[in-house]
Amino acid sequence: MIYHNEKALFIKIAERLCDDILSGCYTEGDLVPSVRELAAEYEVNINTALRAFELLQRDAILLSQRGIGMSVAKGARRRILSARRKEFLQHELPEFMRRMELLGLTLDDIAREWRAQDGMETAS
Amino acid sequence: MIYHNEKALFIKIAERLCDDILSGCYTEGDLVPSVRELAAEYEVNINTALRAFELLQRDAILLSQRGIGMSVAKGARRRILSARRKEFLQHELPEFMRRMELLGLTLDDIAREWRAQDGMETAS
DNA sequence: ATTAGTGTTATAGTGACTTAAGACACCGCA
DNA sequence: TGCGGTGTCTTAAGTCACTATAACACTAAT
Repeated sequence: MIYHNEKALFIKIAERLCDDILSGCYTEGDLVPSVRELAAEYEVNINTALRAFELLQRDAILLSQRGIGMSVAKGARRRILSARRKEFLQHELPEFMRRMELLGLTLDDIAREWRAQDGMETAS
Repeated sequence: MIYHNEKALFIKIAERLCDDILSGCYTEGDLVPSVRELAAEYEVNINTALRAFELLQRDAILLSQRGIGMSVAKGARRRILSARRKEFLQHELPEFMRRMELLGLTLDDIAREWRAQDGMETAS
């Protein structure tokens, strides 16, 4: 049943960068790691890292400055947050609930289970 | 931000069949639709439907009977449920919580939001 | 100017997935 | 026996994500 479900690598990298912007790791105007650094960090080809950047350029999350680097665009965080909220509420949440109900679970079960698991992890 | 995220077709079909077994659409011993019927239903090549079946054969969800069809194996439902529960708790739930927290949401927010949306849908 | 760091483009090759069309093996039934 | 329904296998082609190299264009610092 572990039919691995991987998205494309360059998409995962782009989402990871968005995560980092959301969580404040990079703020607007900051330079993100260079294509080559990113490729090394994720153990991936330069072209793959570049494609992640192209994606984020198209969505006006990153600005390309030749010879300098890629910087976080103005309003990037707000735009990511907005898009993520929409995606989350319209797709992820319904799919999550569907799978939950197929397993005969409720949100209360989940909350209980999560508190238990979370306690385990932080206790280690 | 809509970096389409598709899994392989044959995997989606296999998971869909598992959903149908979980929800009681097919019970143990039942014949599932033939390769060609399934291919037609999902508007997909026969080989793609066949690969979905191969996946489910390997996990002992379906039994192949040449000249007859594919039937749901004994214990298939229990096995699916068990694997799904494990996958859900170990991977989907943590990822869901991570994304939720990145958006500054809590499980209570989700529960509230879901009840509202659910009410909208069932009212239509 | 030189150098080292950026982003960018191009070409070629690999592997996974999908489609397409056809052929074969098996079962049940008339 | 023949027919039509099953599952299965083969071959060929095409797309896409990824890798591997290499080269080019620009900027900043020395």
